[in-house]
Amino acid sequence: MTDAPGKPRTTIVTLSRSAGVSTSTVSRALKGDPSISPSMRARIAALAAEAGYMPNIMARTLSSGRSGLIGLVLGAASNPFYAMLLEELVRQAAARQQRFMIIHAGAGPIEDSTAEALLHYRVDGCLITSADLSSRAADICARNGVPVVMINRIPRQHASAVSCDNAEGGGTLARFLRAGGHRRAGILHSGAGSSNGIERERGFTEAFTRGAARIVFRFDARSVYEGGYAAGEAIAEMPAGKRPDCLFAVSDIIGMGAMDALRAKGLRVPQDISVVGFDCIPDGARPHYAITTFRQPVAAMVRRGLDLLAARIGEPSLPDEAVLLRGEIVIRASARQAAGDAWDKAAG
Amino acid sequence: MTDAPGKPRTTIVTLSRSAGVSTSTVSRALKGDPSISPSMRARIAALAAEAGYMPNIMARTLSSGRSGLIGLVLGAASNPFYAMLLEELVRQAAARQQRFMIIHAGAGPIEDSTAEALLHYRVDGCLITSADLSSRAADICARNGVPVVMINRIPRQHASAVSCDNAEGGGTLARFLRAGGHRRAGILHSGAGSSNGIERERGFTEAFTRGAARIVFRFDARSVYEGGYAAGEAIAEMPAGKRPDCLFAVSDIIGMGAMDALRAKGLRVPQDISVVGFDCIPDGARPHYAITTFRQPVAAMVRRGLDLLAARIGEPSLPDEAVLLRGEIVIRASARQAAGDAWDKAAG
DNA sequence: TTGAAAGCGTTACCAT
DNA sequence: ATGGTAACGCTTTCAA
Repeated sequence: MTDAPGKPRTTIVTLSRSAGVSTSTVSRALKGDPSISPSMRARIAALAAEAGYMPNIMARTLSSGRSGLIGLVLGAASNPFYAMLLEELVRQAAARQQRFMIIHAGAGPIEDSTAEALLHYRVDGCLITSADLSSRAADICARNGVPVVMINRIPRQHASAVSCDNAEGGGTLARFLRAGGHRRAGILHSGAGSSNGIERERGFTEAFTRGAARIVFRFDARSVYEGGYAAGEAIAEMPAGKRPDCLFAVSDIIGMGAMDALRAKGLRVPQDISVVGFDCIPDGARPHYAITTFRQPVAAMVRRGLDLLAARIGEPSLPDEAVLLRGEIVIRASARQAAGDAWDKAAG
Repeated sequence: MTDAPGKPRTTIVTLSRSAGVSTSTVSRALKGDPSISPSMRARIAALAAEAGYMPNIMARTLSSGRSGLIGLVLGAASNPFYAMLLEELVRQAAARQQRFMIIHAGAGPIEDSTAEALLHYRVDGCLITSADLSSRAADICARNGVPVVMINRIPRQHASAVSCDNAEGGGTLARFLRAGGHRRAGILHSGAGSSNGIERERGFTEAFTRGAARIVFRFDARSVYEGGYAAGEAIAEMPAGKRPDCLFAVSDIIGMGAMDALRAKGLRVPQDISVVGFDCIPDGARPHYAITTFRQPVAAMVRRGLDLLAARIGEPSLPDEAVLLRGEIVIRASARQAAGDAWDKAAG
C-alpha cells in the first residue's frame, strides 16, 4: 500500500460510485463496449478524465490474462545496429499500446532467473534480437506457450522470425564488387554462432565465385570492431600479390574496424583495397568511412515482427512463420566501382 | 485465459493443496519468512521446484503494491554512452530482482500516453538517463508519488540524481591541457538543454582561463557526431593564427566528429591541434581516435542510482538527494602532453 | 442496456 | 508456527 492516507487512487469502484452505476458498466463504457448507451459512455468518460483515472494493468492482467508487456532480449550494444533497432522497436510498440520489459541486453549469456522473469510478469510474447544463442529464453517461452518472434535472426527452434534477405544482400554486394573489377575477395565473418552472418557469406560466395574470381581470405571478426581491426592488420601484412582486392564484412562495424587498420598500415581504401559492409548503421555514413553497404529495412522488419507477434498472441495456435524482407545496396565511397554506371539499373 | 485445457498453471493454491497447508504458509515459506519451520520451508521449496512454480507478479503487485518494475527513459541511442549505460543498468537491476519497462528510448519527445504507461503498470520507480528535458515523465511521477532518479543528469524538479562530477572533470581536462602548453581553447558544447554539458564547460573554463589562456571558440555540436564534424570543419577553415590550439568536447562522440573533420581537412591531431572529450565511450579507445577523455564511473553511478531508488521505494518520504561521483582522466594520444610527466602524479 | 457476483493469484492482517 | 480470510482492481459470465 503505497498511497498516502488521504488520497485514494481513482479506481473503477470510485468511478462507479460517483456515477451511480455498477463497476461492470464502467468497465464496459471505458473500453467502448457498444452495448453501453452513448450518453452513459460519455458521462463515464468525462468522469474518468476529470478524476484522472488510470487503469491498473496489473489487475487487468490478472483478470484477463493479457499484460500488454513484451519481453525483449537485446543484442550487444557495442554494435550500433541494435541501438537503431531498439529505438524503432520502442517507438512502434508504444504506438500499439505495447511496452517492453527488458529481459536482457548485451553480449553475455542470459541467466535462468532472468529468463524466467518473463514468466513471472506474464509477458504476452517475446521478441529476440540477439544474434547469439539466446536459446535459453526461447526455450522457456516455447515450454510455456509464449509466442516468440526473432528479428534479425534466422528462425531456429520454435519461433517466428523476420529478417532481411541476408543471402540476397550478400549476393548483391558480390555482384557489385565483381562489376567493379574485383576478383579476389576476403570475407570478415562473425563465427558459426551467427545465422545471419552465415547466410550473408553464403550468398556472397555463391555470387562472387564465378569464373576466375575467388575467396582468398577468411577471418572471424566476432561481430566487433576490434575483430575487424585485427583482420585489417592481418591483411595489411600480406604480400601485395596475395592480398585480396576487396573485403566483404558481414556487418558494418567489422568493416569499419578493418578500414581503420588498413589505413593505419598505409593502405588506401578503396584504391588499394575495397571494403563493403552490411547493416547500414549510421556510423558507417560518416565521411571518414563512407562504407558501401546493404541496408536492412529496419522499420519494416520491426513492423512485421510486431505484427507476427500480435497475431500469435491473439491466436497461439498459428504456425511459425519466417518472413524475409528485401534490403537494398547503399553505394558509398569505400569500394571501387566500374567506370560509367553499368551497375546502376542493371545488375540490381 | 491463455492456458490449454488440461494444464492448469501451478499456483500457490495448487501448492498449498498438495502440501496440505494453507496458502499463507506457502506464501511465507517461499519468501523465507523465519516464522516458518525449516522443515516446512524445505518441503514447500521442493514441491515448488518440482512443479515448476512461477509466482505471478501481477497478482503480487495487486496485493502488495510493489511491482518490481522500474520505468526507464533512455537517451538517444546515437550516443554509445547510453548503450553502455543500458547494459550496465540491466545487469545490475536483474541482480536485484528488478526489471525495466522501457518508457522511452531516443531523442524525440515523450508522448503523454507513453509517459502514463508508467502509472498503468504501477512501476515502483523511474530512472531517467536522457539528457534532454524529459520533464514530462518526471512530472507525472512527481504528481503520483513515484520516486525518480536521474543518472547522468543534474537533478532538476523533484528527483534524486547521480552523476559524475562534471565540473571537476572539465577542470581536470583543462589543467591537463594547460600543462601540455595549450593556451587557446575551443569548446564544443551541446547546447543549453544539457545540464551535464553546461557543468563540464563551466569547470573547464574556470580552470583553463588563468593568465594568458583563453577560450577562443565555442560551437554547439548538439551531442552528435555530425555536430562535432561541423565544428571541426569550421575550425579547419580558420586562419592558423586564430585557430584554437586545443579543443574540449563535452562528450567523446562530438570530439570524435571533430577529429575526423580536422584530419579530413589536413590538420594533424594532436600535432596541429589537441582534442579531448568526455565519457570514455568504447569507440573513443579505437586506435584511430585514441581520444584523451574523462571516464565516468558508470558502474558506480548505476549502483548508487539503483540504491537511491530502492531507498525511496521503501521510504517515499526520503528527501531528494544528489550524489556526485568522482571520475578519472584517461590519457591517450589525441592531446599533446608536457614532456616528462609532470602531470602524472601532480596536478590530478 | 445494465447489474451482481465470481474469479484471477498473492499478500497481509488477525486469529489460533 | 500455522490457518482463515479479506482485500487488491479489473474482466467476464450470467441474469434481469
